[in-house]
Amino acid sequence: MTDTFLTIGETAQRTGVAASALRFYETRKLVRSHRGPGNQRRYHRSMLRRISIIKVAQSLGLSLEEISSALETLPDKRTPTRRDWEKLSLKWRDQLDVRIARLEKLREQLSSCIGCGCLSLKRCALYNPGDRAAARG
Amino acid sequence: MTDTFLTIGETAQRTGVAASALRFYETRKLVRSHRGPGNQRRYHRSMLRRISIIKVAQSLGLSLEEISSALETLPDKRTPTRRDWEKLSLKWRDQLDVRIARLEKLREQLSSCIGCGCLSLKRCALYNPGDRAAARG
DNA sequence: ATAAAACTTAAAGTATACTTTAAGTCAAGA
DNA sequence: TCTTGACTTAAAGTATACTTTAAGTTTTAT
Repeated sequence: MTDTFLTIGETAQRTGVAASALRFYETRKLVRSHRGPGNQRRYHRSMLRRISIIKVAQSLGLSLEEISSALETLPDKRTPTRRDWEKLSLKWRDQLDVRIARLEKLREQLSSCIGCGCLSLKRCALYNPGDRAAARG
Repeated sequence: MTDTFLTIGETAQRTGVAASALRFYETRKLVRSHRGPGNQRRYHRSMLRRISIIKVAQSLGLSLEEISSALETLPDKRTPTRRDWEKLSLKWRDQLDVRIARLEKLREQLSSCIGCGCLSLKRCALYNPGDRAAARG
């Protein structure tokens, strides 16, 4: 193994992502690998960052499909630059803002629900199906 | 059907929860029903509130198992009172506080990540596996 | 040279939260 | 009375995100 390519085991260890998960991500086109001797996967160093970004995005609450879409905006030919990642981060921060705002609204509603004792279904904002749908997604 | 008992269809319509979901909830002991003519389910009016509470709790991000645990703290013999629901609401609001705080911390980290351009894996808080685990829950 | 560790694949398994299907029973209105 | 719609059950299907298993190959260390 040269300095720029890592085996699946090394990649797993460095990123904290299981080898089985890395193989799974490959089927979903979230990561890519080259093949070395004996058909074994070899990951380019730049994949480490990509994999970490995937985990970050998951912790933001994004599905693999959403993450996949986001990563598709990255350049295909060259290794992504700082600016490339920056664009993703900004977009995700906005999404995080939205999620936080939603939860805060929910908390507010829940607080008023405590006041009403959850005994008046029609009056309580939490029971409103429209609001519930908005809260979930 | 009397005034106090509803069929599964009526219950589904009033709560916005599919009949199939109501049956499923019953297998998970989240709701209970009596049997009417021809072995059909009849839901007591008080179940409407319980079902709505389940949906609210889901929108807070709780799993059915967590919801089930929470609902077990409710009185078994009598219909829950305002105080009973109030206790649940307070507990859930606290959990919501925790989730919001977690997301806010994540947003803060993501912001500083934008600053560093996600190019320094060791320095960036977002890449820290411990932090990531905490962020996910 | 040999044995252990690491790798390969496809397919099945796990968990959550339901929905759909199949085959049949029951209830309510014309 | 008859037909339609609502109901019943158990079992299988769906989606997400993986892990585990099985059977076999390759690499690495001694």
